[in-house]
Amino acid sequence: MRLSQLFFTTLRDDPSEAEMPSHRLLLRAGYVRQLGSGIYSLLPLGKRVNDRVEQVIREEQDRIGGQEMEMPVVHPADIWRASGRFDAIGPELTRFKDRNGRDMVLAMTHEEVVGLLLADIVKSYRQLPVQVYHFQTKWRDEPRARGGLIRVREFVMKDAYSADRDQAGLDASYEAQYGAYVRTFERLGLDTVVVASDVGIMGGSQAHEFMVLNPAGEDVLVLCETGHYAANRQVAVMPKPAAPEPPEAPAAIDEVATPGTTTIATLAAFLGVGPERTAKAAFFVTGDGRLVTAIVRGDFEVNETKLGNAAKAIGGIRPATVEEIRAAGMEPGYGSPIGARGTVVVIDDLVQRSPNLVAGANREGFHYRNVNVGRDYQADVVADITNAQAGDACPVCGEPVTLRNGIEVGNIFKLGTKFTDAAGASYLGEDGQAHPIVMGSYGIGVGRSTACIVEAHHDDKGIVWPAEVAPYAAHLVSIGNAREPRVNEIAERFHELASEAGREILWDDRDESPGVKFTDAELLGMPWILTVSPRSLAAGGIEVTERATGERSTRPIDEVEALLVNEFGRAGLVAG
RNA sequence: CGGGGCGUGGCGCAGCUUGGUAGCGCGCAUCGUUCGGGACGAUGAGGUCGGAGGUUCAAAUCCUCUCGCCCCGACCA
Repeated sequence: MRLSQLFFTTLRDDPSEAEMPSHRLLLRAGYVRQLGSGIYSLLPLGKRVNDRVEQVIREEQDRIGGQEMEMPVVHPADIWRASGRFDAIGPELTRFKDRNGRDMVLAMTHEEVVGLLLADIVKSYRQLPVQVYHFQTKWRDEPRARGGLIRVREFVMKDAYSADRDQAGLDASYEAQYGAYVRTFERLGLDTVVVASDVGIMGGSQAHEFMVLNPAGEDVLVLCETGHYAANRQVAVMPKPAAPEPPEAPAAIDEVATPGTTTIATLAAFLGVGPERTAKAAFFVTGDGRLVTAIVRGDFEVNETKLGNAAKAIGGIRPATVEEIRAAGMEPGYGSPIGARGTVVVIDDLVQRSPNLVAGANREGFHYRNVNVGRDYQADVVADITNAQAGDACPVCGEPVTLRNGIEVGNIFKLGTKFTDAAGASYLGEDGQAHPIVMGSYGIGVGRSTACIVEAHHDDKGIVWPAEVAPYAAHLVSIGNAREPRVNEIAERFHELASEAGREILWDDRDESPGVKFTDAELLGMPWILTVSPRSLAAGGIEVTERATGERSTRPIDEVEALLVNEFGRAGLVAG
């Protein structure tokens, strides 16, 4: 490809809206352009990278027997009603009506469609197991896009679906996908950490997320440095202190004035006790409109994912407003379930075995001492609802865990029969009886993976593509091609040779100064930069520079020709 | 949705406080010189100052509404 003809432009200045390196570089180097919040166009260079990332994913899906297909972006709302997600999912699911007034949705994912297809096609156990996948646009009207391609509203996901006869079959399919993901991300040049995760809107029994560590990541990971334990903080369960030994007898409840102590820190300081002697109350409202009061010990934080699960919240939870809290007879800052009404009380398991805590008196400026669950108030649900904290003991080895931020590039879910039940997808087993098909689903964000690759592979000059995903194998810089026939002739031959070998290179044939060409070559990030110039010819040939290391050598012309035809043609070294 | 910020030529920005009819750098076009690390000179093109309404003799500038984008939070695969 001749750079003079390429539909792109580089930017000398950093775009003001781009904060993450991947966003900044992909914009500056002319790979992507933004159309709206969380909506991006892929320019030709970006499209080539995208295709190469997809190809890696495709090969690894095919390797485990996945069959590529394609499902629609627009779905009749009925199928989402049948699975229950039409009502369970909030405004991030875009709904609209077609011209006949029929309710439609833009697909966020494709479990419903797969369920229907399975119901249609699979009749017998002989047709199972089977795995299908596609690369398809998803629309998720996220409340807030951010970080360039890291978190967008419209994106292409590889989503795969397994169908099995039973749980054991699902376990095997899940393992196969797990392995495919490990190989995929390794080939893409992404170091991933696999963590146990929440099942979220997918439901089901087990899920893992493939995470790339990044300070800008939106998920918090709980990691044991020795590798014993890795979980998303949404689900991480850490050992908690045992009940005091010998048991502490409940003491008489006692109201105390505690002016100006709306936080645990100020309260504990005011009373001269540790935060572990206090009960923290947090208030939420579920998607189905119930007020939930969460009680954790003062030295812990509420984990909203766990709380939502414990409260069996439909449509998630959000913090309650002051009005909602007061309507239930509680006082923000001095709140507790004591005397409250109309609220679901969820207490952390540690609170249940912690006697004589300080808790709110539901009166501004007052708390109670010696509050005890069961005597002073009742819990509707007792569950682990706290966040893991840095330094907590690893549940396996006891060493302190660390918290790291991560970006989720892939996930795998054991779905079970939720979607096949909804779709009526069953098969006749060897026993002649109908059985529900057991499903799994497996996603990889293509654009997000690309952005993470740039995050991991760049320097102060630009992108440094891993060969496997580089849009072109090499970037040919010809200096003085406009006035040196010999230079132009060689460059042109290289360009043609590579093209004929089915492996295009990028040739900067523009009449630009050397500085501009080198700067752009480094910004664009091809793995190899070939320089042909009067100087290189005088030195005996072509200058070959490895982008990643900066290592440079001058090689004879015929050797470079061979490289173009053969060496760069090795798997992983050229654009497909 | 809450908090904060920003919309002025393709990109980056100044001008706004104190109203007087738009400017800088880069980029772009043409010509000449230059040619191994974002060249130089000359000439030139390009802007409904996000949009609507209002105040005023006069609005990029003041007021109201509105749209969009970014960041933090909330939320989320």
